[in-house]
Amino acid sequence: MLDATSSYNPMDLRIPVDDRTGQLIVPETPRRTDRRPANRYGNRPTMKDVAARAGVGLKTVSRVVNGEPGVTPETERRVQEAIDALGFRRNDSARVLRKGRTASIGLVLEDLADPFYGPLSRAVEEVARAHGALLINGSSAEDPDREQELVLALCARRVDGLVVIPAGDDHRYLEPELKAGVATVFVDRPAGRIDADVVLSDNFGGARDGVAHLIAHGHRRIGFIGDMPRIHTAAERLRGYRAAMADAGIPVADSWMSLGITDPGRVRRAAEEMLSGPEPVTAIFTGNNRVTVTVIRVLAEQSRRVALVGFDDIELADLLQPGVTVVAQDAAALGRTAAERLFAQLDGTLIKPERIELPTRLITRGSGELPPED
Amino acid sequence: MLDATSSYNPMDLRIPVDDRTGQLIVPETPRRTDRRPANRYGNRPTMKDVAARAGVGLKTVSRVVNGEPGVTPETERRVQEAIDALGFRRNDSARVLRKGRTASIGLVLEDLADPFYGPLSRAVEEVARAHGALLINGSSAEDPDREQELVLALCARRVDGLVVIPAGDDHRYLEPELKAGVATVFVDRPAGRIDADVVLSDNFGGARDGVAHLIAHGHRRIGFIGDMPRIHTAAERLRGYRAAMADAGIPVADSWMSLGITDPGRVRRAAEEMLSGPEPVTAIFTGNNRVTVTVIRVLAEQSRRVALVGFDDIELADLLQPGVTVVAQDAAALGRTAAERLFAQLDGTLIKPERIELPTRLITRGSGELPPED
DNA sequence: TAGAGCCTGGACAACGTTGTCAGAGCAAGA
DNA sequence: TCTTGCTCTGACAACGTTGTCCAGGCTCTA
Repeated sequence: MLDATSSYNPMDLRIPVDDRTGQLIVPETPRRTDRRPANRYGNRPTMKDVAARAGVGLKTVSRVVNGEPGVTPETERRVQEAIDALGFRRNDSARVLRKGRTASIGLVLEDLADPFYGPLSRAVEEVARAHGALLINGSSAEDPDREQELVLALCARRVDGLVVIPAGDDHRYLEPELKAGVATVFVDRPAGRIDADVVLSDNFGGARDGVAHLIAHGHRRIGFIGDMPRIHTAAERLRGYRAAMADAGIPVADSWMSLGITDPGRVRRAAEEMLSGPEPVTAIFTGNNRVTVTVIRVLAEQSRRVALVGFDDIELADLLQPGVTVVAQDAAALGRTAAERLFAQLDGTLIKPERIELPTRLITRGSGELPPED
Repeated sequence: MLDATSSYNPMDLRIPVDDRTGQLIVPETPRRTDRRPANRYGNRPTMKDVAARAGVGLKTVSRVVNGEPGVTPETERRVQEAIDALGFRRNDSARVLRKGRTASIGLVLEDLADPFYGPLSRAVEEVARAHGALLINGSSAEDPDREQELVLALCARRVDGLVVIPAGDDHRYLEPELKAGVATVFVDRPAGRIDADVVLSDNFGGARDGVAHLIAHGHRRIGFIGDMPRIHTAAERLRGYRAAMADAGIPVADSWMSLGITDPGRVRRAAEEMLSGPEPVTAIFTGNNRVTVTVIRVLAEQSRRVALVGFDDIELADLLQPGVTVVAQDAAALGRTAAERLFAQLDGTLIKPERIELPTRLITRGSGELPPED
């Protein structure tokens, strides 16, 4: 069974004896058709090796390893001894192949380095851990192709379930997977063109409340800087902005809105533009944490005070001067809810896909309560 | 391995139903020795199914799926058609079993939600991706037992390699794995009692330079608040603090140092203590990002100005009043270096374990340049 | 037209594990 | 003594894939 071409391998020094008859095994060579895959990293002992060493059958080892009943203490001891001596570790790949489930779930998000996704990912991990599953994750970098590539790679690994923060807007490629029973929950943004569970923050309501807060403090010329509207959250937050303005009867000038990728350069230019000109904005609502950080920098350079409310909380927001008022979403709750729903699907207690919306929370710290200043 | 707390038990699913007939399984089957693992989520097509549908042999499907040569375009078309029609996706578990490599690596860190580990994790992921591998990660929550449990679970999955930010200080449990060829790199802290690759920041030098910076600005009574000294980084930073003080000929009072878990409550008390009393410190050196954040809060409440240098950079540190001077380590570089070393091990180009130390960088922003104020 | 060589396709074993089932050993009861 | 029933153990097939090897058909050359 072990490749005779390998160099010194302690595990290979067993005397070639037929363990039933006790006879030496004759070099009959019954037509070797296969070669062990070259393994320059050394071979690991298998249950068969353990069984041989302990002088028991293969299945008995399996029983001991899995804590199944029906093994005498004495036999168990012998097997355990062999396991320890050989450093045996069960090969879960083979186990998975046999059992059909992998006890692992996949998480596809945008960027693990983004402070918003860290706690989300951790929350998913904790739930997975409570259910005995491991977490495989990958970053899509906001690229739909990469998202698909990742998701399909995870499916090829036969993860039991998927938590996806989608980058793309067409997820029909997941249809065979769903049909095959891969539990799937989308988070933060809904799936595109398929019917699937989704857990969201109340982006619309949060943004509307945040903007209404500014309006309540006397602002009328309020800017909005957000992400590309093809991203669901960005579109919803923009909708919230528009709704708040409409509710207050304030017509919105096009020059007050900036939508696009949220790299610092563009955001900075956008902020500076809406702060200059004949009718500059007196307040800005920012569409996500990265935008907020950039705008804080821009505002710090301005001579006059400009009010600010940001979507997403940011660390140290309370220590800035003024403190940054934000619409906070609970990233951990998003992750936890999604993961719990995933395992509910796997338990079979869930039938119909649902859309769950978590509330946001307005945290006032000063920047959103500044009065308009012309 | 891991314990399950709910009815979803990934490894123990069975429904006594014959999946071909849909009938409950009755113990009358004479010849059937095995039962297909119950799969209430429907069965996925296999290469065999694809082969049957395309009217070709099994291996031909394998060839098409893997882009191997030796298939006529016409045959390939037929196979591809069947694949699409059935929604076939290769089962990588089986592939792994056969090939011996999993194309996945494990990352065990302390807490994915910590802003320090996000970029590190992302960097590891990028390198893994470049090598065609997926990343499985888990958080140890600074618990040695949980670290071991995670590492062994990853080994059972037969990850090709491990990147570990150790929580414990005895890693002899990894010896069989190392011997079996699991590539392993430790990051941020060295392994305990085994010889393994490790990538570190220059914690000692960074802390020494940071404290020397405070000394250069006239401080003599300098406090140090750090993590438990059993954590290598904490011990090294403390050593750096002591070295800088010793170099300047300043004797260190015990009351200036506080070491222990870095929860906000303890840190706050520690800071307040060293700021009161007959001989209060005029400057504080903080041992990690979480400590720094808490201390910033405490200092904001003080009437006098206290200088501060923190280990680890923090977001928005430049926007606070004053800006926070920090000793920055490059988390992404740590992750990248470790991952690259891991794949070098897998390539077989690496023989001997090494210790790599990355430099830190002092970033002056104001808080570290405040003069002493009594 | 035969022979050599290439191209394509398929049969088969093997990877390491677990489910099934049957057999061995043994004690208690008829 | 012979069942009967129970406990413990091991042989065997199967999970879905890939490596090896062989067969058959084809082309090309002599």
